[in-house]
Amino acid sequence: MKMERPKTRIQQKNTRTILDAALDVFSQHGFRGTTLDQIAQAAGLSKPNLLYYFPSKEAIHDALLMELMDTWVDPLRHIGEDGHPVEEIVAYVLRKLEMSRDYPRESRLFANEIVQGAPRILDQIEGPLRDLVNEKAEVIRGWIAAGELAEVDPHHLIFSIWSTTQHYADFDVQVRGILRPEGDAHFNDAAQFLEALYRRTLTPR
Amino acid sequence: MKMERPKTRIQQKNTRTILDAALDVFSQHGFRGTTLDQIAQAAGLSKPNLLYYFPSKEAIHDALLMELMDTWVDPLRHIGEDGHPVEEIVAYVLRKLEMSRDYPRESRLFANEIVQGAPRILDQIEGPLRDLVNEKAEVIRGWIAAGELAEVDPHHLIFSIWSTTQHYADFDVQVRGILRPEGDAHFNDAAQFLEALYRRTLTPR
DNA sequence: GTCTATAAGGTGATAGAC
DNA sequence: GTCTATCACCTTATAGAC
Repeated sequence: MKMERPKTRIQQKNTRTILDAALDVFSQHGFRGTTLDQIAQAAGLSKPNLLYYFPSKEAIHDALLMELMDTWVDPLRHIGEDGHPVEEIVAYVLRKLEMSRDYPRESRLFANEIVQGAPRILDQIEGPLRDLVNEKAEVIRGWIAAGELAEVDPHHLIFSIWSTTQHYADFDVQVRGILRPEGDAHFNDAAQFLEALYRRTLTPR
Repeated sequence: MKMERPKTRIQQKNTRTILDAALDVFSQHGFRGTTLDQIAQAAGLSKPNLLYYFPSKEAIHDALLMELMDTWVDPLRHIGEDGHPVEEIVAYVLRKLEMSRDYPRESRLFANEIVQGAPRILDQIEGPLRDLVNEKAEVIRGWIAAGELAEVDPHHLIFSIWSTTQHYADFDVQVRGILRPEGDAHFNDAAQFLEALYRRTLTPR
């Protein structure tokens, strides 16, 4: 294992500045649509200075994806800890919706990547993410078997939660173009709708 | 109004070939990620020959967006024609899911465009699409007022249908990476799940 | 650590022969 | 209508001064 040299304070600060600026630009234009000039300008640094901190454009992008992957998937890990099935899933839905409101750049970063075939994170999807989803699908199946949850396909339930919540980040311009909301006010209506949607679907009769 | 010269048979054929090849490439890599070389190779033509039929790369992309926009939105227009509210909406959901299965390239073309801020179709979204959605929202509100549909927010209902169904095209690699389905077999499970989801939600008590 | 200058390669588009 | 050749520009990345 190669040892990383510990970073000075100014190095840490510039690294963070670059990653934040890069998240801005990558999430809006995708990997190929983003230029180092744009990132440099957004970060307030020169282009060669960017490449002093990161060896390449791809290295910046990869660093973002790897750093954010865990955070992005994290809420799913907490499903099944308390044990009130419908409430847990509804809480997960609302948490995911909050993340679309508060971290839309992260959502779009992944959306760009996945729509274009996930060339850089396919291994993560087919490995750790797949395992986690299958594990939670088992939890949900257990709840259904115990009669605590209506009978639904666990995988497609999870897909539907991902899609309905991330839609408000990934397709933000379309949502805003149609609703013309004041700020983020429409997220309250979305929360109410989604809570009802999943509560009615999942509550056993 | 400028008259367009009618196209010869070979011109029509090449134009179609180019647009189909361009849909392949644009839907996978986005506008900036696509090169004329890729389109030319996919179409079996030379790069200058491409530009004999279209004046620029952007012209090819625009032609695709404009041509497919109507087709893509079309199923929404038919809502409210028969008058059995729950059945109509469920039929719309299943029709949209079929389109994700049979026309994933079209779905991803728009997904790429909208995730990146819809620079080329924002007018279409804020104009005709917005009007159509608002019109259908009124239809749905009427059904709710008549007690034929459970009380839900019509706009967020439509957004949820778009997101859940298009997810299977736009996030196809993620879905397949997790489910490892045989061909398109998982679309049947998705259809069953989504039909139950909307039937339970929309049927009045 | 940060800059200016520049190399090296890719990309959209055009010229002109056939 | 289609091709080869090529231009002009953009973009990533490096060299080397400070």
